[in-house]
Amino acid sequence: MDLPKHYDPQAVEPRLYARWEQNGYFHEEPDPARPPFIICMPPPNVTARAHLGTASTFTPMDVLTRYHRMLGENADWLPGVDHAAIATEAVLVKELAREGVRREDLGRNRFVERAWEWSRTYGGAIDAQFRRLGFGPDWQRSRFTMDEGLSAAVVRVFVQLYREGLIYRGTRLINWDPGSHSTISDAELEYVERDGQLWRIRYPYSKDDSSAGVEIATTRPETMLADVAVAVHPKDPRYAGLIGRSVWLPPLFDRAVPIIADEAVDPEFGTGAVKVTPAHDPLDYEIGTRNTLAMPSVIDVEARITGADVPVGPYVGLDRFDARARIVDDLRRLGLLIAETPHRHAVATSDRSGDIVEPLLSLQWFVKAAPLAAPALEAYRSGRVRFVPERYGRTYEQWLENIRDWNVSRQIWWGHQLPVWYTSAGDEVVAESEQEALEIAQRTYGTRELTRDPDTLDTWFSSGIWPFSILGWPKKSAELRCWYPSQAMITGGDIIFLWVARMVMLGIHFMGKVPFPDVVITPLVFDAAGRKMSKSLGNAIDPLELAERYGADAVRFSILRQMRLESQELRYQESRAHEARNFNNKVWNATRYVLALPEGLPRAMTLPQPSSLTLADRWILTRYRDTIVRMGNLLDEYDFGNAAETMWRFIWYEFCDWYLEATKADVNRATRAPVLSYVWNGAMRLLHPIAPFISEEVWLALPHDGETIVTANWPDPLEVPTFESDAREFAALQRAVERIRNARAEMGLTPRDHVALDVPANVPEEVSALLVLLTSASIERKGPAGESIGDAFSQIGVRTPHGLLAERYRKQAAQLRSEIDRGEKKLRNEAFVARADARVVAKEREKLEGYRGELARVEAALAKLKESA
RNA sequence: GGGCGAUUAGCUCAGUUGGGAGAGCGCCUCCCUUACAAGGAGGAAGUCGCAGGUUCGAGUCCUGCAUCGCCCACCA
Repeated sequence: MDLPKHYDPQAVEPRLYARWEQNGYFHEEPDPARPPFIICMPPPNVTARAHLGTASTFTPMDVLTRYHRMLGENADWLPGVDHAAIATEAVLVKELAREGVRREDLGRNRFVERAWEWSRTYGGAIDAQFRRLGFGPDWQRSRFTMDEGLSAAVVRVFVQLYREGLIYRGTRLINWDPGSHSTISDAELEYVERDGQLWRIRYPYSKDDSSAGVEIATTRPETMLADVAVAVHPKDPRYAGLIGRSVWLPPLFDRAVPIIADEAVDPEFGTGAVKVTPAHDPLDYEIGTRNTLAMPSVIDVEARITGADVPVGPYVGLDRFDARARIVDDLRRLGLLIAETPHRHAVATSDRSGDIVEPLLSLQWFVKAAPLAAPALEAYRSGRVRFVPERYGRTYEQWLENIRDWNVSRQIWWGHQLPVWYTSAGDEVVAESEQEALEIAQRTYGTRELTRDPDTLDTWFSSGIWPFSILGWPKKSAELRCWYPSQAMITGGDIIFLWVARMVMLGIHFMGKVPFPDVVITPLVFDAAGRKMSKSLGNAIDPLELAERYGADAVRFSILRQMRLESQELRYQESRAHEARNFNNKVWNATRYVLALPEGLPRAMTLPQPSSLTLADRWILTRYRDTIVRMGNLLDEYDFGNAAETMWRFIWYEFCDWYLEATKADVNRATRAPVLSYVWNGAMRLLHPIAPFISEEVWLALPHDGETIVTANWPDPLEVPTFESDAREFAALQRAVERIRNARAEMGLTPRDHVALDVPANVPEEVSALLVLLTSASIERKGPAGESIGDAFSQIGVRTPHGLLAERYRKQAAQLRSEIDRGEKKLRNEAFVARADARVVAKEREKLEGYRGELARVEAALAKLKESA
């Protein structure tokens, strides 16, 4: 076999992936005879491209699916794509703008057609990227949130919730995103700290005398036009006498508003008096509702001043920010602007468009959240849904406790149109089809004149039913029976509210069961300097570029290796991929060594009789079995970082550095081929979920069973013989080797310069042979026998020139004396001896004895050295 | 304002139930030894953020503080 010296992932990865997919290794059919292992892929936006954060969230899903498939479970990773209503619409509107066309010019039908076309053309981009990274979801089952089946499920859910009274239409204060020209839900708000102004403004008692009045503080003077009251705290002594009086509303002075008392006012902030604008502020809306105040609007959907409800004078038609500037100027001129101070505050912005969100009163559709939230809370509190890391559960809990009704109607065209029709009289008809709507309208209202609601549903409405809609719900499919609920949900912490909580709520409501028992939250990706990775910062790393340079296995391995179970961040830099590439090369070259053994590898994977196994064989088998057990535990706990690290250490530092070297000794030659073949084959299977490509390439080159490692069996620890005491002996040998190498280096000898070793007589021949190999030393003389083998190991010594040796002994003696000193001090401490665990004390005594013995030996050696000098 | 996380070697991080401070990278020295220089061997390097407390004993438990970060929240 003639393999190149360097592993070339580019030559291997695409070839293997194509084979996997063609042979359908990722595909599964529901099989009630085996335990299911299902992961529903969080559907990436149709507009999305993979970045490092995507890679860090999706790689664990691939790892788990591959692991459970190898365990023989009915494992399937269900992929899909989200239509991403607002994001896609924004892309299209922009594209149209370049052609000089507005959405309205095109018309709804043609616009939606174009969105479909766009989705088909560009929507597959991330799938190709996933393939490049080695992800193996069941592509044959890929779904799109807008496809026929899912759309039908969405309609069914909407209609059922409506009929249960859990969806209603009403005028409420909603978040208006002027950028996307639509409402957005509370969960899509992002509060961004910005520098603004806080203006203190006097509302005079009399329209003719501006010198006396109540001073209020505001950051948004443009909303003054819609003020309906001034509110103070009921217990605020400054205003006690003023409650019930009224003040005139500047700058137009066309009406007076009352001074009212409300608990919500913070007397500490500003002047302790607040203007109340129910139509344009969430807190004011509450105050307005409590006090049954009028709710005029002065800002429209274009974020311009409108005079539809109240007079707005010269400000009509102005943009909200222009109006703000004009009003401030006018107040200043009127002498009513008392103060203007810089003020940093959190401004609600749309996390989609980035525009400042405008609270507006609007007639919209809402999901009644409380009845759905209660069971979702209970599911968490009873442990039927748990979070990893645990602390994210509290985030989920707090949100559900304070949940508000969910505004689900959007004023965009790309998405699921509401299954809602209106009669000319304004009666609403909710039905699964136009046909059904007409029948209901005829029956209930005696009309067949219906207009359909133009709004579409929030994207997260369809994502919320993802765990069962993709299984064919509402049809009673085999998939639904076998694969709901899934076994784990893996996603980013940023969508616990937007998505996870809603899946739990809707899953319980429609399926009667939580959609998944475990929610694994993956970390955010930062650069090495601790800055969030983002395009705008210019520190983003493209995982696909990394894959081109270092291979997909290296990308995956390096990401996983940086993951820490409890950490909310993952720091990454390109050098990590470089290291992982080196690791893969190590794997490759170890394979070259194994395949090039002159005696060849046995065809069958059977081990020699235990009695014929050498010390090194027994050690690596023992370590191999420990590694299998550990890997299983770590993957079961979602501890991907330690799992990756465990494979790294086992393969590089145990298998390659020690076992492989040991097989070069003559004493190991009889058994090495079967043991190498056995362990290396198993190691590749353990490695496969993490580095699917190289493990497959190597596994196929070794003696193996089956046509692919993808469906090979996960190693069974119970089938691996272990030899605990031999393993300990080998570990003692390792320490001896390290000691000798160290001594040699200190003497300034190169590996070619042979050193002479004093080896006690009772050190077995086999061990001596290993020693010689691992240290390129020769055994010149056998010293006196040690009491035990372990003792004998510690007595193996290097023959060294006098001066160097004396120096070394002195150093050693000094170190030992300090250890002895520490131990003695501890044992002189009566409290320690009396109160500490007896085993700890005994261990301490033992250590002290050991040190004393060693010191005696060293001192004797030193004395002898002096004598002979 | 509230909640949560982090702080250990120059960098990124381990340190399971309290009992002699660890790894990788980087750095320095030596070695192209017939799997691998994308490699091997060795080495230097830390007041475990600060201050208290509990304990025979604290990187580990408790309290406070500092710095960085994440999430939530109606200070207009």
